Amino acid sequence: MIDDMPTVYEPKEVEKRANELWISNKCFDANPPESPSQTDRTFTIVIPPPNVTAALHLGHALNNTLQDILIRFRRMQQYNTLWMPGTDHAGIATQTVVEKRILAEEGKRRTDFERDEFVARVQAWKDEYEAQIINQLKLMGCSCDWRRTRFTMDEVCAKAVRTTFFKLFKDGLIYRGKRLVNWDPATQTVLADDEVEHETVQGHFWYLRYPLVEPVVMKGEKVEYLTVATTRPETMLGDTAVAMNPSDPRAKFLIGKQVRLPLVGRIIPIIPDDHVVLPDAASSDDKAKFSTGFLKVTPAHDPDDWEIGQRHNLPVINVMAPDGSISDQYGWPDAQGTDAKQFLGMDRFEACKAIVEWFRQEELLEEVREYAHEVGHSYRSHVPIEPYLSDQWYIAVKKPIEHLAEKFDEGLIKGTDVPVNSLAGLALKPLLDGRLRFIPERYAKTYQAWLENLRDWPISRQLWWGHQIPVWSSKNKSEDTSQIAVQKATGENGETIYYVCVGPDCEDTEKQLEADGWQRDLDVLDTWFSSALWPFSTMGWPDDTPLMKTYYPGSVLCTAREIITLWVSRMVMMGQYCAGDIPFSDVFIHAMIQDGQGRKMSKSLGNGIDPLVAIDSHGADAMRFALTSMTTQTQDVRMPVEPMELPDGRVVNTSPKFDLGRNFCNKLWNASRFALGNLQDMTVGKINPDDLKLEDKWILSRLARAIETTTSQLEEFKFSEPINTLYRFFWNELCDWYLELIKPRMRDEVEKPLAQRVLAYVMDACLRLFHPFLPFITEGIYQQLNAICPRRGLDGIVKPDSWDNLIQAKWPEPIGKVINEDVESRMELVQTTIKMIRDLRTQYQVVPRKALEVAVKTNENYAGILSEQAHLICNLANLSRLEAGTDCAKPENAATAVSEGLELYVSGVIDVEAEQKRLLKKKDELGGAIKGSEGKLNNENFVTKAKPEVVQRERDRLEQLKEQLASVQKNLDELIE
RNA sequence: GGGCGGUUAGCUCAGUUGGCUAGAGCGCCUGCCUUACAAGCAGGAAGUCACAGGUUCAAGUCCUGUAUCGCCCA
Repeated sequence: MIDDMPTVYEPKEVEKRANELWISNKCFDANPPESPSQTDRTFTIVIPPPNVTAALHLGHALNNTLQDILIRFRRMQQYNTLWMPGTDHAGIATQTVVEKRILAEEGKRRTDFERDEFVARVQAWKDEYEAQIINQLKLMGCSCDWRRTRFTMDEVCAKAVRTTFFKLFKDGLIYRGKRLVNWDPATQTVLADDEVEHETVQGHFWYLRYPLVEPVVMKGEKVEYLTVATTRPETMLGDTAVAMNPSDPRAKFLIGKQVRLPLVGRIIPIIPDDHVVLPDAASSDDKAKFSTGFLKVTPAHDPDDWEIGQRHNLPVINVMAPDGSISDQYGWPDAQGTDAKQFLGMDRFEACKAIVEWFRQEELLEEVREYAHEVGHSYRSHVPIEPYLSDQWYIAVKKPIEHLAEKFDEGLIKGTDVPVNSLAGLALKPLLDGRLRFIPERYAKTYQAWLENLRDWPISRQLWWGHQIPVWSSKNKSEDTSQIAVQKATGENGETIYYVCVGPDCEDTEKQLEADGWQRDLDVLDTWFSSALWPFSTMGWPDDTPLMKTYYPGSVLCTAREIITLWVSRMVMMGQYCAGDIPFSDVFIHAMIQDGQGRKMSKSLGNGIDPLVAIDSHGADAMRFALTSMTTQTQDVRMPVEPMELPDGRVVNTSPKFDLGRNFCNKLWNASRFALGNLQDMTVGKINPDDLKLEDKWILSRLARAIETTTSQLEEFKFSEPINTLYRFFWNELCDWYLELIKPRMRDEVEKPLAQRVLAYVMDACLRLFHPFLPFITEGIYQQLNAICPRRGLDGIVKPDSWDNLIQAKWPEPIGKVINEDVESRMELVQTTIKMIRDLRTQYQVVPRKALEVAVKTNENYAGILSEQAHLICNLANLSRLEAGTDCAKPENAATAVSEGLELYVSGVIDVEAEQKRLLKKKDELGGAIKGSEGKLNNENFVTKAKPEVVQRERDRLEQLKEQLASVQKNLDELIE
């Protein structure tokens, strides 16, 4: 068996075999029980569906590794587990990448295709990347129920979307609204607030002079114009007023007067509004510092101006086309026949320059000042957002939903303007009630603040890739039927428009409507609309499926913090609204992976790491190990990135962090080779606990502690802690000590069977404990162990159990009864002694193969233990003789080491000078420690105020240190003699 | 502008409710191919815990402020 195992762990074959084993045994499948009962323990995770835009990156690898750890842990705890996999259509993102590719490869634009044709192209892209993503997840070891893989646009999810939309429409929560939206002129679609990224931009304030229609005399001076400051001069074409603060001393001369808008010639009023910041050159507030006191008001192109326009009933003049170019075709009636005509067709940046230049020529440009300010950019195309007037569908998030008042109560949530039975309220209340929990806790704040300040959510997107909005419109009223919901609205010219929404599975109704001249809305729904339904759309909602019955509500959502507002909140909202309960009770937020310099990993920086590269070079388990051990409670983790050349000459990114995992897997592999080699002829039988040797009792005691801490740490969503606990136990206790200690017993036929049974049990337990973290290698070794010694366990101490596959094996039971502090301290004494001897060996450069003679002068208790365990010490420190006693004589020419309660002599290695140096150093150390300790104890405050046990501990310590110092001094004196 | 987080060894990070001389991995130094493992074994060096105050018998840990880096939200 051991001959089949190479001396270096080779992950590829092991990973392939384990995956085949799990799939053929249907180990990932979640099966709802025939007749669900209250006592069934279920554990459900729905994957945060990765975008089909691109293959998975290392952040996904982290995200999914953690989910897999949780799922495997609970599966081994014998929960009925479901990990629901799938992907997200990512509307704008996917459409954009496909458009880009088609343009680059074929020189065609979206509009060169029929809609169906284009959507088919995106679909093809989706198929390709979905397959790639699923494959990546499988290679990472993710134990999802692949049979149930969903896609946010597949039939099942589409039905949930149609049903939800219909329900919202019928409840009056969906409405058509005209207002300023975040418009992305590049992709030509509206974006939700949270799809806008704010970036600081080095821009300018331009000071433009607007002539007064009639000059005004102020304090004896004739004023012919006023100066407005603006960062966006091109929007002046759409100005419909100039506003000033009513408390401005100049207001009384100017309010009610008019200015003639340059270029356009439009006569616009000067209006009072508190929003205008009074100028103050000395102010630290940039707004006051740069203000002239006069604000040009462009309701169609600025959110604040929009508000001012609403307050003063100003006309709204839109001077731009959807692509961001200056145009008089979208609500600008007075452009023709003016100087402004020359700017038509220019894009907004070009127009900005040209208009500034015009003002300069006309001597109306007073000043230009540098100004750094925040500008919203599209998270997708990265161009500056244009506040743009447009008709969109909205969801009312703070509107009370009457029929939910009974179930969820009504009225405002205390301290907010959020009705408890509004969509926002449905998401907020469970958090306040403690039913919804964030880990780490601090993220609850983000969630809460977002919901409390939530504005209505625009859900229509001007895209082709997505769920097309199921609303038909007509100016003729239609018959009301059960599958359609009707709304009325007033159109541009005062006419009445009817909107009908059609529920799912009503193709006939749809056909009939279209035959009657009704037109379906061309827009699609925001991607998040379908993502919000993911925790239950994937389970077949609105149908009452066995999956819904068994696995909803789910257990955990595991994601990154940037997703809290985007997803988590909407999932909770819709889970409550549609499925009547929160979709998960725990939200685990993990860190974001950055490169070695603390930058986000990104394609454009070229600092990303491909999980498949890591799996290929180090193995999936090694990658998982690295990612897991990095997952502490911090919000960012750094992963130094290094280039690596592949055999085929390509240079790719990797990280030295993966070495740690690879090295550990190799250790695990080799320790297993050792174990398997020594378990070949193992016999089974009952164990008498009294027969166990010190090292057996010790390793069991240590194992028991490892089981306890690992289990509780995992239950608390800790990841680096349990893997570190196990790492230290396995490497530093099991391998460094126990395996070495039992080697002689393995060569002794009498002593062998007991050591074998303990070893087999401990290895078995380790494999189980490591399995959630390192599924492949542990399963591989477990199969070998099963082949060699199928029955292992400490019959008589721990009830044995056996399993065909590790993935299904029971999580180790706590074995607190074998925790033994006395055993641990006795073993510690043995270890200390061995370390002291090894230290002396190195100090005196005695080669390991030379056996030494050692005498230890110590107290009676210690002497007894050391004598009893002399064989262990002789073995690991390579001694030919060990003598321990209370009056042990110091041999001639012996090197000395002193430790707590011990004085240790190694014969025949002395070098007087070196020995003196060593002892003096030790003396210094002890002196320092004693001084510190005495300082504390001489401080009356310490003795009286500190806890008595702390004081006592300090006294004992000082006593010990003094004893040691005396020993050192004595040996020093002897040396000088 | 509001909120959150980080700053501990050359690098990446741990450090529970304050309490022995602050830890790990990598890297570095010394010695070992000791039949599980050189991706290893044994030993070692290495830290003004960002800075300044404060609370306390006692501060990496608690409080206040500053600097600096980063993230989220507006």
